[in-house]
Amino acid sequence: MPEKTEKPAPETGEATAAEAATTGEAATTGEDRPRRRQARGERRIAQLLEAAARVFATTGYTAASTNAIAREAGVSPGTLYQFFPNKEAIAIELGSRLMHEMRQSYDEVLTPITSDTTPLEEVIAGTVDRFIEFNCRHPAFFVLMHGPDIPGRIAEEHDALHATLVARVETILAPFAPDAPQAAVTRTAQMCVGIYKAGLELILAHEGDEREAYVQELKGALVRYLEPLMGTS
Amino acid sequence: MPEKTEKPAPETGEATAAEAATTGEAATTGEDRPRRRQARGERRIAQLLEAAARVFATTGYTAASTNAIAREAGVSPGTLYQFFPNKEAIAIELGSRLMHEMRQSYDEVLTPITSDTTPLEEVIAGTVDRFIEFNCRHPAFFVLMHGPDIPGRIAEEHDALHATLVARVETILAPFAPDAPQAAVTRTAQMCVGIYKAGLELILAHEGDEREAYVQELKGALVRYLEPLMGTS
DNA sequence: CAGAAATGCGAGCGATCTCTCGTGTTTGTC
DNA sequence: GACAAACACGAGAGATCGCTCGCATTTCTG
Repeated sequence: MPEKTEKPAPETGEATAAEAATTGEAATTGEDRPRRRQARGERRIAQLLEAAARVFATTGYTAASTNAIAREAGVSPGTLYQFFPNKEAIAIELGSRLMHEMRQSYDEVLTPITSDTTPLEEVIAGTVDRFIEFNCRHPAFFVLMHGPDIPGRIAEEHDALHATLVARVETILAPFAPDAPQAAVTRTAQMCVGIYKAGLELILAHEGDEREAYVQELKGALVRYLEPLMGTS
Repeated sequence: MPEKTEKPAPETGEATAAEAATTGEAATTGEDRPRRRQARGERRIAQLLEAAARVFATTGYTAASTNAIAREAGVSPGTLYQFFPNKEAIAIELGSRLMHEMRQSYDEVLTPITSDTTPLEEVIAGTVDRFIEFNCRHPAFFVLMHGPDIPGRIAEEHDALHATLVARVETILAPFAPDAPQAAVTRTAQMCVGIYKAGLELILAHEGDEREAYVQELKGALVRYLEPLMGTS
């Protein structure tokens, strides 16, 4: 009875492909390995990713051993490597899923705002609240995205996310500063993301009322930083 | 002829103790090991620390192997361990020396300002310029202080530095907000340091004119963040 | 039910890294 | 010159980690 502790794992059960990452081939026949029997496997993948998120969040990427992830998930190392070709693929898949989830609650807030002429203060407050809430619920996301010990592939994913983030902020900022050169807008957006990251670090390091106070402090910092753009729209 | 490539190493040649870090004992007879012959040894220590700074700056702490540091310094692994009990001690000593050097050029600017009633804008500009210049000259400092893959001891050193930094900023800010609660001043100081770190990261990632533009952007961000304190002094 | 494929285990291989040890060399002291 | 201590070397011991392999078990298909 190898199935030792079959947790319920009440996950959503999305059909995200977790394999076929290393070789990168198999483009001739679409999918040369149809991969049947995904019920149990999909459950194990979710289980392993949850365990990986916990281990990554507490020890960082490099210090997290694959054996520790397997142990945290309650499976053997061999089982882990049945679903992921290597350690990097675990982080990639986890980061990918988190990014996907974030992009959802992200577009949810940003889309109705960009076209409208909402006051900048509300845009800032809403965006910050959403992002803070997401990062508090998924501490592994911060580690994977802002951790400096990550190998090449994840760094690329992070750069991609960062680029889209800056681009989004740029489009939000652009109408407020129509006569500013493009480079200046980029710098401002980059600073905004940087200030947000700095505030997020402080927020994650505190609890309760103190955390809330830092949220307000971050909002104030962003509002005042963008103050010169306020009166021109 | 074991002395392969005896570099000139035109260092200052300060008398900083680099050993006696792990055990922590030997407090009975002051120094139980007088350690003669410091001419060549002191040179090797400086040589090894320079090499470590280069390796740390390029690969980070955990990814930096002691063999790589020894190779970069042009000595054998055994020689490295003649002067440092372990890898952590190298980072500690390097961080300690950098912190000492920074504290010099730091007090140099801050001391004559705190007692005076210099406008806040100048305080910010002067401090930022000094810190930026220091961090550009010693990229390893940023890696050691803000790297998340560092073991316990260096993290303590970093926390100590961070605490003194925040305390200093608090004392600078306090006269500008005499009727604010202590906790609020602390939060503001913490945010200042965070914003500075975020700006520093952007500045280090750019060159030439773009770098200068980000320096201005950082100064502006700090000035506007502290704007509410301007008129009360 | 029979065969195949997916899933599961865990010992252990190979690579890497930190740190040691035995030995040889340089330098200071008398 | 003689002795000792500091300095230097480099092979490798010891430990860890990513990952594999052979084999057992479960589940799907027909």
